Amino acid sequence: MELKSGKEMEKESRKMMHDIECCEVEEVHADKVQMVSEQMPPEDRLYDLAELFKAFGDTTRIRILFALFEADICVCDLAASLGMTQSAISHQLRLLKQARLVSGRREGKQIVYFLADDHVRTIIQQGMDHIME
Amino acid sequence: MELKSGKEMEKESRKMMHDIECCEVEEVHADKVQMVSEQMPPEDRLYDLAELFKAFGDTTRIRILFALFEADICVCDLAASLGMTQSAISHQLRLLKQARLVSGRREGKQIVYFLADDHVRTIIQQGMDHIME
DNA sequence: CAAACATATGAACATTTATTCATATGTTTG
DNA sequence: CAAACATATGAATAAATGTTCATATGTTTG
Repeated sequence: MELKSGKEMEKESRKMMHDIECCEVEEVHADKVQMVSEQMPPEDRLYDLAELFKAFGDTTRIRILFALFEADICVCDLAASLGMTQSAISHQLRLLKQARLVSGRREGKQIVYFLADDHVRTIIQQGMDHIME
Repeated sequence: MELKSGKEMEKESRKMMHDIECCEVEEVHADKVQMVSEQMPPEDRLYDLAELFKAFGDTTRIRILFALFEADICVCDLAASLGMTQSAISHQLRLLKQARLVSGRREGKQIVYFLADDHVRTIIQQGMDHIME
């Protein structure tokens, strides 16, 4: 239960004064601030996480993902389904691929896209649950 | 098992020719295209979903959410924790509040923010799982 | 191998977005 | 109630993003 890591002295010296004032001083609710930075994941993980959610954060890409819930589909069918340019779809597929949400396999002239793994479904399902609550 | 909704005639008339060509014609892999549009959620739901994920799609907001995993925190403590301007944090909190990911309650002079519900944790956890796979 | 086809990609443009600065709103305290 | 404080917000700016157009890459077919 006891994790003392050489911080007792500072803690001692500011005790009882840490939640009296706020934004005007450097040290605030020091305990919380410290706990937060201790638990915060490393920068690059936060970046990757934000990038991942960015991939879900666009109507066109969401629609592509919903389309791929139904079947593996080639680019031009996606374009036809969503009523959009082949180029637009292709650009968005590149982003989805980068986020490893979809992959493509070649079948003859065409490249057929499919969901890369099951997290896609889970995450979108959770999102649905949230907006429906 | 039989769901015939008055579409048998068209289906008959184009049978066997629907996966011969692709992008140059209007009708493509018509069966897939049709299934996709049947299963596609309504426009406003897709929009809401994309907006929700946009809220997760920024490092600053992700960091705010991680901070709030640890404790309910006021704006200035968040600013101190993340080493950012009070104004920047406040603007981002507004977006998180709009997406109903966080709420705030007033406590004296301060406004203490907290996670609005448990989907936040679940969604971020799934995101973590994905980027770690 | 040449022509047709399916997809990918670079550049340009319009839109959206995140942060900063200045200031407004609303609360507490002497 | 006036001064101090905590938060919110509008305007401005720089950066990121989505779509289009033109074209490149790579595959198939006659």
